[in-house]
Amino acid sequence: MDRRVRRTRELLRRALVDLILERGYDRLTVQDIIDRADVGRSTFYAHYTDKDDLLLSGMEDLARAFEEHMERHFATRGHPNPVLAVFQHADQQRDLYKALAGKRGAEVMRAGLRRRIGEVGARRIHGFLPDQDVALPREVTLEFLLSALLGLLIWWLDDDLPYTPEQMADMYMRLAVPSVRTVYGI
Amino acid sequence: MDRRVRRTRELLRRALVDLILERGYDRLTVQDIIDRADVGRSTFYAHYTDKDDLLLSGMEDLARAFEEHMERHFATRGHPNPVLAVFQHADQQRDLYKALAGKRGAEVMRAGLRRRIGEVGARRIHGFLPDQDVALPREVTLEFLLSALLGLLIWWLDDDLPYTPEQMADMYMRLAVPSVRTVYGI
DNA sequence: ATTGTGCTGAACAATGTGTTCGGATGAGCG
DNA sequence: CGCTCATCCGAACACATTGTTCAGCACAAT
Repeated sequence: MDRRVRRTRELLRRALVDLILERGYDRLTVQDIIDRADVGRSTFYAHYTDKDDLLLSGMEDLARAFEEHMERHFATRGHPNPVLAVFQHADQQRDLYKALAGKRGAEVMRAGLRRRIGEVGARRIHGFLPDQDVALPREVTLEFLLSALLGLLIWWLDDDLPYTPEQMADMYMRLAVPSVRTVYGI
Repeated sequence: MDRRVRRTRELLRRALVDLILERGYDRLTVQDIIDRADVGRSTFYAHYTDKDDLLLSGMEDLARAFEEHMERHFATRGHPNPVLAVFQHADQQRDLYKALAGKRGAEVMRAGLRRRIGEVGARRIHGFLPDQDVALPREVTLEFLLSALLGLLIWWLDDDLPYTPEQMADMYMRLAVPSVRTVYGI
């Protein structure tokens, strides 16, 4: 008797995403969500403790998909580019990304996405940049690059800009690479 | 009979800032705020329609102060640097900035701050960058630079990093300028 | 001293939250 | 097929928060 459980959770998650895109996460009530999903009140609380809990479970799914996508990207490409991979993944799951990370989404989600992308970025950066302290601590550079990436990503999603993931990644690299090269003398 | 009004609003605003720094805006109730400010419930609603309304009024004050600071900066300095001015102003009003724009603050506020700083930035950028379309639309560059600036600013504030405003502005410029020069061939 | 503006605090309806429980349903298994 | 139990339903509940109203108090201004 598991099919019902999965069905219920799926209904709730879809209702949540739809409603976030329509009205924004903050203005939603549990009642709205279960009405849209056509699920009983007590059923909701049997599965999730909170509105936030439901949201978080959605994030976990997205995070898993993200990790898999990154692994595939690194395994497939001769010259992998994590930035491109991020834009491509967001493009594939546009609605989900918009609902969870966009301006109508919740702060927790943006923070979560930032952390995940940041981890990938940190690994890359530490491989590229010299260890010794120069004028610029690597932390600062990382924060700069990460903020710019997430800013561009969310802007691109929310405003439905016509650029392809490849164009976005290319523009980002052009704006990021020369300065970093200059600063670290590479 | 105006002194009482100003006093009440001041009490409420201070209580709000304190409580945001302690618990975060989302977890505050109107009751918390008026208890802390020691102000009657009906008095609160006589001044503000909402918790959000109180927050917005705080933002307007900050915005006014920000505009004044920018004007002073441009009037005083031979070689004005808006980025430096932003970091300096945030340093002067650290608690207010942290409460309104930091991670415990509200999304509305970050958006508002972003817009204001963005306007200043847009004016500068349009003066510097060539008009003709190159590979990179100015919009994209602006978004990149603005996101990076706000990201660094909020990170610096929230984590109480030991860098001075001058150091932050300098590091930002190093990370921003060379790429922009390269892209636009300046 | 009088006046009126602003503050108080209790009481109120309305809305949302999270829990509980008896009963309906249908998936899975023998 | 028929049994059984996990799952779902939905009404009812206590509780918290919101935003309004109003009668009465306090004090600034003149």
